[in-house]
Amino acid sequence: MATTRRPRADARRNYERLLAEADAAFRTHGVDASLEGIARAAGVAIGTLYGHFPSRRALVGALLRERNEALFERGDALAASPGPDALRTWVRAVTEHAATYSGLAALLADGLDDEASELHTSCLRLAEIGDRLVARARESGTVRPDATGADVTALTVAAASLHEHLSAADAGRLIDLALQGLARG
Amino acid sequence: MATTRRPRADARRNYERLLAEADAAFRTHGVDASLEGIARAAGVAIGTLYGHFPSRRALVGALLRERNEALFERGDALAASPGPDALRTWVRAVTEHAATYSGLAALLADGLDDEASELHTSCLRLAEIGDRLVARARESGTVRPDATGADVTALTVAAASLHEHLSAADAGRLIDLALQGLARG
DNA sequence: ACCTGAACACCGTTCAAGT
DNA sequence: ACCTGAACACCGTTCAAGT
Repeated sequence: MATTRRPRADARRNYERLLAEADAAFRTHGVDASLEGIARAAGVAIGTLYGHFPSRRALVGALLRERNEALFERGDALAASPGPDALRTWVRAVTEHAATYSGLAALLADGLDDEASELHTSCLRLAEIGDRLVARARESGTVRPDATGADVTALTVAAASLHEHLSAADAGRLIDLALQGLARG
Repeated sequence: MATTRRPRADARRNYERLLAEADAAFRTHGVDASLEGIARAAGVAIGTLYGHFPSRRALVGALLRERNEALFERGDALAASPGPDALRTWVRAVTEHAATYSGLAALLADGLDDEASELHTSCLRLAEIGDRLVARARESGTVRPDATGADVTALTVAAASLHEHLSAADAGRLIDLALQGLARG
């Protein structure tokens, strides 16, 4: 029994074009870029966009799929063999990921609690990696004993947001301060 | 020579009504609330709103005027006779101020660098108070010697943003971590 | 099975015409 | 001096009709 049918050729082409144009638009104008503009650029009617992607977040989620996998692998590797800078490295990695599109950090922060968000499951994986990193760091004593996974998750989400609103220097400095607070015995 | 004339009675009334309705709308829907809705609620045409307030930020700025004065006085007092928790108190005060309208934190962060923003001068005062607080704290040794005013300003703006995207517990905890990092010798 | 595009309900902003 | 509201240029979202 074939539960998945291969899509019609034009449908597949429209899907790909929409993804490509959405990526370009989100990079230029952030995640709030006009959906009508994306459909126009892809050469399809607006209804076609909605047929493939029922919401803006679904579109963002589809675009992030591969990028997410790379990030998760990086996190798994860090958690498996943590060095002294594992936490800092992880926070930087998530920050760079969020910098893909402006406005993405806010979407991730919301997706953490909102089960209806298409980004929710990937946010949970980010949180889970944070949990494991902090547990390891606690064992090896590089982090204060009362540090929690929530601390790390909050810090990564915060770091991503900060890079949108503060200068890179200010944001980086602030994150270092928080990391040092976390390191304190 | 009278450089300022007293405004027409209806103009003054419209001005007040617009302010009142804008405050209500911003509290309910955040700083991105519909300007047309505000004009409608105030019982004036949309052109009247633009006549009094050329931009959304001008409207926000006008609403914040008094509130700002109270905040600045608080900051001046803290800088004049700083206690051990002066920094933490100040960060909390700015955070609560930014919580007046959702989206205000982002507006403040942008206003810090954007000279064209109607919020720019008040942002500069916030930064200046941060400078003085950190200078005092450095003298009394409650803060690491390389701490700067930029650290404190970044922290306050960040704290305000965090409260919009993170739970109060996570945000508070993160700010405490950064403050502890700042306190370290 | 998929696509189209008109239809609906909203916006922000400007500016000629009124009082 | 101030106000009005039509005009313009945009949105997001749905859905009947087509192929």
